[in-house]
Amino acid sequence: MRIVKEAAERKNEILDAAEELFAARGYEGTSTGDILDRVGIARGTLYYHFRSKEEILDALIERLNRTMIARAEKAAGDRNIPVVERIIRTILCMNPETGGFPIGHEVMEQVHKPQNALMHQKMQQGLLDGVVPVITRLVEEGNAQGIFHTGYPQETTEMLVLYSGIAFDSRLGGEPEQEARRVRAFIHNTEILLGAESGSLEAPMALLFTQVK
Amino acid sequence: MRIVKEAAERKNEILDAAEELFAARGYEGTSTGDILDRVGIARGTLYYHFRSKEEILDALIERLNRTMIARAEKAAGDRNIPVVERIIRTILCMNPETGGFPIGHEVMEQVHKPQNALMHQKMQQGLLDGVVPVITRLVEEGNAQGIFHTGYPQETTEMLVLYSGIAFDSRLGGEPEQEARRVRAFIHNTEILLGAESGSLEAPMALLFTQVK
DNA sequence: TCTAAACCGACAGGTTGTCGGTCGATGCGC
DNA sequence: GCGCATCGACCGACAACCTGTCGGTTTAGA
Repeated sequence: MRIVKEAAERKNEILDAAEELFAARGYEGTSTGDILDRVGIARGTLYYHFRSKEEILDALIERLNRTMIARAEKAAGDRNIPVVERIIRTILCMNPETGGFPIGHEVMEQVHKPQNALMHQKMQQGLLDGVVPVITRLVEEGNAQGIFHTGYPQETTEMLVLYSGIAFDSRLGGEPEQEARRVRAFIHNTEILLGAESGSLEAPMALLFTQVK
Repeated sequence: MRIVKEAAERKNEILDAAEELFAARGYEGTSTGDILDRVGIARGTLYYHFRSKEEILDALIERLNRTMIARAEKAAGDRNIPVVERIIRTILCMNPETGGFPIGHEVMEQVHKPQNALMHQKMQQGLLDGVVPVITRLVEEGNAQGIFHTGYPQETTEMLVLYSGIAFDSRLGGEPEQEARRVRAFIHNTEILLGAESGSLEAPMALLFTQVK
């Protein structure tokens, strides 16, 4: 049977299927045939809409990142909230556990398995490109308000974002003790790097954590 | 023609070939057939020595990491040199450009291309596992000497090592201006995080950079 | 001579991407 | 309202490749 749909709609169907399958079996573990079956289309159709399997991954990650960036920008833009808190909220946005993600956690589960290194790399790059500018602006705002004193806002933000990736990752550290230590170290070092007053991050951070978890 | 060799020797031959090929074409871009041809052995022989293609990659990375860790430990162990300088030297060890690597730069060139995400991930993990403990000890030594004041030696080291990966990477930043900024930010933030005296890292760092480049 | 480690290469099974051809909605002249 | 041309969406057989297996063979050495 043959069903014709608009290109954009079909593309989204394919991405939906890819998202579920990648989440369940990982990128390498999913064949284009699996996607075909789930969407219910033929081989040629898939390659009519996407040039390659990797292009599907790229499109999917872009879609995921778009929603995440939107959240981050919303969190960052609320001018009623103090800057410190906005920074924390924005950083938490990146993390599926603490960010209340609309997308399945399973994707993130998979992302760290060795078979999905490509997925992981692309997502991380997307994070750096997308979230870093948002947070950098906040840091500069804090500088202007005189509550931060950072010589290198962008680079410092890069450092923090990069580390937050492993600090908030329960699938990595091994012992839970180590994980907790990383989070504490992250908060502490963030204060130091931003030149914020000692303890000024700790309190709102602790608050948000309990809210979120 | 049939040539029999000791297992260890053959294994090394295979790793040599894999190293050259991965360096030239990347991991995904190299087929086991390519390795077979280069070593001059048959399919079965390869799989007699290694269980899978990925196991070849693992063994190769372990071999590379071993030599790198050895260099790092040598740099870290020289008790005649002040701690600050040892830390810098050790960090530079990780970087192929600044570390005077025995292995080909080409491997590192490849490592950042999207096709080699797996290779990249495994190498980075090896770095974290291998070098972080070495540097952590140095940081603790600095703490004991009273020239550093770090609350979280290990986690701070993790942060620095992680960021050094992108700071010293000429293939990433795009504009050379940005790259230089990252290096400056790295030095600056290292001082701050370690609680070292302002400027105490800058001087030896600059010195080593000119020595190395 | 016997054994076991090292080696061989055909082969099964699975994967990605291509390509010529088909179908169906849409617009147009009539 | 009705044939008809057009083109985007779709199909599935197929080529090319790639990894890992397995039964069998060779060689070194006890």
